[in-house]
Amino acid sequence: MKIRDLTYFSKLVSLKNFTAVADYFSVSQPAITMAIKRLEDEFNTVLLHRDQSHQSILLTPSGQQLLKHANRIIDEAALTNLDMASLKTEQIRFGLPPIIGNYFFPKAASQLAKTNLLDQLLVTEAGSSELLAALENGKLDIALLGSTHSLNNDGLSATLLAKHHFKIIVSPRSHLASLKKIAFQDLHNEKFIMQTEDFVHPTAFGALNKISCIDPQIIYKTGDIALLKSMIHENIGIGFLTETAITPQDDIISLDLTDSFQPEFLISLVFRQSQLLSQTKQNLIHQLTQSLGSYSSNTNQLGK
Amino acid sequence: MKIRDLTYFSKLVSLKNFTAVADYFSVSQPAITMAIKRLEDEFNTVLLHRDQSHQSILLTPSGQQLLKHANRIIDEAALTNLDMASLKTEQIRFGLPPIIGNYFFPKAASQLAKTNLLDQLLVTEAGSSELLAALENGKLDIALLGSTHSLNNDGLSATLLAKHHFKIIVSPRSHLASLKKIAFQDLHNEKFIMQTEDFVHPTAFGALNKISCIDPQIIYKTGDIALLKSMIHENIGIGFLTETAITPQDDIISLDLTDSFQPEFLISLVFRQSQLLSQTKQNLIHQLTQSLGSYSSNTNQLGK
DNA sequence: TTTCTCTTATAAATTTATTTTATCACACCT
DNA sequence: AGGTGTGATAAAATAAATTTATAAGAGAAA
Repeated sequence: MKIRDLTYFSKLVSLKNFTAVADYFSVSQPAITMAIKRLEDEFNTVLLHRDQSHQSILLTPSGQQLLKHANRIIDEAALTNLDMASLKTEQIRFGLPPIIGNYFFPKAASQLAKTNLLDQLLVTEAGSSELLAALENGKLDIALLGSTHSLNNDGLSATLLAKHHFKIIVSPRSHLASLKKIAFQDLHNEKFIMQTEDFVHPTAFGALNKISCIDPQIIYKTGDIALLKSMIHENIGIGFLTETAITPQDDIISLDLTDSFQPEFLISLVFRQSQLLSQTKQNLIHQLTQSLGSYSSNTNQLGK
Repeated sequence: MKIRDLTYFSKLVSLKNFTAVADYFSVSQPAITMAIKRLEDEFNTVLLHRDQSHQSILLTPSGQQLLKHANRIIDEAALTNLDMASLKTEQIRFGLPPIIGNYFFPKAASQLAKTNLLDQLLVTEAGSSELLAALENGKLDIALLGSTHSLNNDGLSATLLAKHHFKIIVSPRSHLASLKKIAFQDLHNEKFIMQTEDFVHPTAFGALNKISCIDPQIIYKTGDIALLKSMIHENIGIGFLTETAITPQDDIISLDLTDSFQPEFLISLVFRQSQLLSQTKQNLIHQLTQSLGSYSSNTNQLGK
């Protein structure tokens, strides 16, 4: 079994045309025919039925099975190339979602600057789910991620750094401003300014809606937390925000939720287990865990 | 990158000797030298330092990184071979731990016999953790597994079929025989007949010990549930057993535990996600879920 | 120090594998 | 029937890996 043959096979499944695959890899068409034949001979099976009323290729069960493994092997090979390349640079491709980057990460920044680690970070700002995907496919080395559930993802190592609460934030002029706390279901008539879908907030908010059997109105969605706060400050609506992002300077009122079951905002330090950690990366992880972690011993080693 | 070169490399790391690796694969020694050189050229790096006070080989960071990926690729390739072979037989390699096999699985057997599925099962009897390992490395297709925590294992699909309770079982002649229920910590002076370590019972028992801060005496360990029951019937000691394995014919008394946090005996139907399910396997899974499952909708699709 | 042994590297020859070129065969369409 | 698109085949050419034979280096032993 050759990786090259598997990539030919996999591409053939998606392009459904021997000639097109040959063009794609800049080889001649018989090279593809021969590669498939080699695989069929090796496993002593038929992988696919060709022509077949034409313009499409029909995978046999063997073909479907091989495809699954082929894609896994191809993915692993791609990761290998990325990791081997990444080893040659001292740069650390670091993922940082906006809220964590603005309100949580800075606590560690001065410490990182002292040890010259900050310079080495090549920061990607994006939503946590996008960053998670980037970690998995080798485009990032290390990331801080926000989530509502602990990250049990395949082959990733996730260390929980903090568990923050979601709060209800209102304008000082709001009729709720005098309260310290409130039950979520009492907000069913309120108008919300909500974060966009790349934040975990809509998910947590949706879960609370479901539990409380309410469906409050969302009058505006924004990815800009400063804008969200100022709209709430102007009393255009109320908000749902992790305490992570609430500072005294905001001049908004934050209320605790009294609900017994409520989602939490978990901040984790995450990296792929199949990536070898250079000394620099180990340093970064150590310093971040020290500066930011309240659960330092609580590493969640998942995978094999 | 060739899979063959990776296997040479991986073997070299474990044998630490080029000549030995060559012998192992029945090729000449320069073939190994060349394979390593090809990898080093491809990644433009040094993978290992040879000789080095001799009798050992020193992996560079690049070498360590490549080794991780190499082993993953080699494992995946081995799985591919197994799965492609397994596809040619209608036999289903089925894992069944003793308790589940004796007391839980029979509920589905007549139904399976009707559709001729029972004949196709090639049953392996072993402890759940051993079966789990066999699933992961492709030696089994499908298994029923007992566990105390839900199976969140990489790349496995686990469907919860039943949640059973652990009970305390005592002889009708025991001083506890008149009770309906008991708190675990009240058993600190009792003598237990315990299952061997291939059962989940010692784990669950250990967890209860820890929570209750007691350490009761274990006077005998056995892997034979019938023996365990008869020893308990003879009042030689008391037992800790999932209700799964308790039948009216046993003539023993079973007591509920009153503890608020107590481990549960979960029975799950598990298979590897990278394995293509033949029609027969899909049938088996469907029928087992129907006949045995009380949580039929509660499939835990994990992994990618 | 010299010599022997164990180990890995190198170079040329050989063998094996893969790809290309050229051509064929088949199905579908008009 | 003839044209077009597509995959298969065979022989030739090319590329890649392996073997054979030998060298080079490091320890160990004389």
